[in-house]
Amino acid sequence: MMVEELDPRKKRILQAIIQEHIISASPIGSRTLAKKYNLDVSPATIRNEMADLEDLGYLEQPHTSAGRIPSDKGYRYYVDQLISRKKNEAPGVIENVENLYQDLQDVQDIISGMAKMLSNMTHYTAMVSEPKSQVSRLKKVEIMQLADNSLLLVLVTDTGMVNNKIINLDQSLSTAKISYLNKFLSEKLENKLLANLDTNYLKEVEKELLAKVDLSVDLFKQFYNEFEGAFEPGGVKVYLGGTSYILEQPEFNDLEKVKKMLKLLDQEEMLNKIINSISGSDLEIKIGQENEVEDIKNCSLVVATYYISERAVGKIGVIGPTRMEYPRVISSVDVISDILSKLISKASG
Amino acid sequence: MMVEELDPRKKRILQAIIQEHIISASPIGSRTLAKKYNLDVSPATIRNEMADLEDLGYLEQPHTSAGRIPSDKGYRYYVDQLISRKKNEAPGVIENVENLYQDLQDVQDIISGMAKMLSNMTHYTAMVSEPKSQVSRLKKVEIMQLADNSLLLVLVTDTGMVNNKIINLDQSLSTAKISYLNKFLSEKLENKLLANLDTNYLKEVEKELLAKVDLSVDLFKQFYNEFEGAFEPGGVKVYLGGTSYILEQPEFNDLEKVKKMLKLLDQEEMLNKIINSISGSDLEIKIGQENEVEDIKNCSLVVATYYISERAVGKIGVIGPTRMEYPRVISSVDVISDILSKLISKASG
DNA sequence: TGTTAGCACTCTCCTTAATCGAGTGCTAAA
DNA sequence: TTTAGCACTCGATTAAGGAGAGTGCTAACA
Repeated sequence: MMVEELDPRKKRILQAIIQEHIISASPIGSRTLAKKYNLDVSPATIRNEMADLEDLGYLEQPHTSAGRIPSDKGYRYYVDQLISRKKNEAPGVIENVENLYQDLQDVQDIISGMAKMLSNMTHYTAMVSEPKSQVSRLKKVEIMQLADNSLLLVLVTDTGMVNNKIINLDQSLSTAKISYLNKFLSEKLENKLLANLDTNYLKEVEKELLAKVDLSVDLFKQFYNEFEGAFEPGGVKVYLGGTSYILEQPEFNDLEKVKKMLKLLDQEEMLNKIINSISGSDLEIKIGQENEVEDIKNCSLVVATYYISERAVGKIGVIGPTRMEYPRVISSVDVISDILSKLISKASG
Repeated sequence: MMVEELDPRKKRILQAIIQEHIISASPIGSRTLAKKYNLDVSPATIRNEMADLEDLGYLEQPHTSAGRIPSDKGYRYYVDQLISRKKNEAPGVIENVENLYQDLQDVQDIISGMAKMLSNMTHYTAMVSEPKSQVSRLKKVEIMQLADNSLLLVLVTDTGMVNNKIINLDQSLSTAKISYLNKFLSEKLENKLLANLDTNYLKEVEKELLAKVDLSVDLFKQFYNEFEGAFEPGGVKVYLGGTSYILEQPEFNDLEKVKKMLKLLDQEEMLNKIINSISGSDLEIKIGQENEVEDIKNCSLVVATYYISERAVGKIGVIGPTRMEYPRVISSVDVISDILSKLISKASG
């Protein structure tokens, strides 16, 4: 899609229409525009310009005798050319939020807390993906005995994610065996990239282990299952915040649309698809049709990447109608993703 | 509220009205009733009976010239007197579900699986509370070292719930100290009722510990926090399934009502209040006004208790409009709560 | 040549009125 | 005690008639 250079007056008019539409959620006419914004020209002139902007694809007309609304292309131009992406939220916000959450040390808690925070700030639905397992290393693996024939397997990654699973056995293991197992597994698995701990590697480890000590095969099968979950590329959990905010948007006045949207947000795979369709850039905006997922082609996404010690690990963002308060949302997402990176880096030590 | 004995014809008519209303979701008139059900009397007679039933409080009239709808009292009579609470679902269901889920060994997975299952069966929103910590014992407490100054605290209850928390310290602990700590904590805390592990007791343990070994006070403060969460009576997590089913109910055709309901289900405390307001009986039904929580006085709850090895630990149930398919829902809740008890007892071994 | 005033025209939204139909309560007869 | 008949009620649906906001076009103007 070509991006023409617009003359200054067209720019001003486009910007005014978009800002007005973001507030009012309805088509904007030439008279309203002339009255509210000091454009120093008459409504008739504005009408001519609006017709031009429509021809260029920046505006749309719901029906002949209505005002104009921005098209996806219009929003794109607005976001790229007409607003400044300044990071400076009201000063103090950063410190406040950081203080508020600084005693959270559980990565999962931090993530869901930030999802809530972001949705509260923006009044749109927030989504945060868990740290990707692909790029994380297994920091700790430990088995502990719960009862005669039940064990607890604990896995901790260097991104701070903790997984645990109860394993029931058909035989009981001696304390000695367990501590041997722990030592063995530590050696073989810890500090390895999760991506490398695939079935092949695990099979090898199993072979080696069984050669050294007499154990039920069952145990290892259960290991597989637990690891598999961490492998699936689309299997990362996505945290939501403020789901009900979408109900406040006038574009979801229709019950059918609400239904569709809520069903969408219920499906974890969908969320994964949505958030993973965002490329690796620092702060990415997808407007309407630009989205790959069919069902959100009338929505916009503002998504940032967050980091653990400079390593890109997850995404945090906001989903709302294309008529979104981009400047405010962008700066909120920016700020919160920074805070998330900071908190999560600290927590995963 | 008095429960009169109704004559057989009134019973039949009340039952017919309720059944018809459950299907159609709209007021039922005398003509419809006479046509669809073989009541062997004319509409006029039915009208007289309906007027009587309204006087007795079993029916209501939305406006003068409409049919009748059941009142809360009417539903109550229906549930108590007019339907049989038989447990026998289509045979085979139990086995199927059990097989489907039998390899789940994680208690949290089982719970959320059963919530989904129940909501799929009933097409209403399902809610399941986690096993109460009050009645559970701490089965295992263990600290493991993740890095120089970060530890992982793992708590496992005999109800199979696993909690973990990362603890960051300002000092590093030697391996010897950690293993001493583990032994000490095991002795002092394991096999105790969680309800008894209150601040007082923990303070004592702390004193004793500090007398024996030189440790940062900080560590124990973090312990408190983790335990506190398990203490709060209202702090049990509630799992939901099929939230979007409420959108399919015609009584939630109004966007405002949907909004209210979804906001309600977003608040964990509310869910706790709702599910905890149900007394300890085996299978309890709350109809409309019978509910204590204001915002669901137009809803009905069907809630059963589930058990771990014969010990009542949690609730599982369904929330929907008062116009609910009680017979089907009751038998579903009954069956699923049994299965949940069985699975969870096995998993927490 | 770009800008503006004026005007006829269009299309949605809101209100009002009219009609339809399901259902009731009452009366009187069987 | 039951039933047929009938006038009446009230919500829901449809139709019609502005009101209002906005446009595009033409012609005049700086």
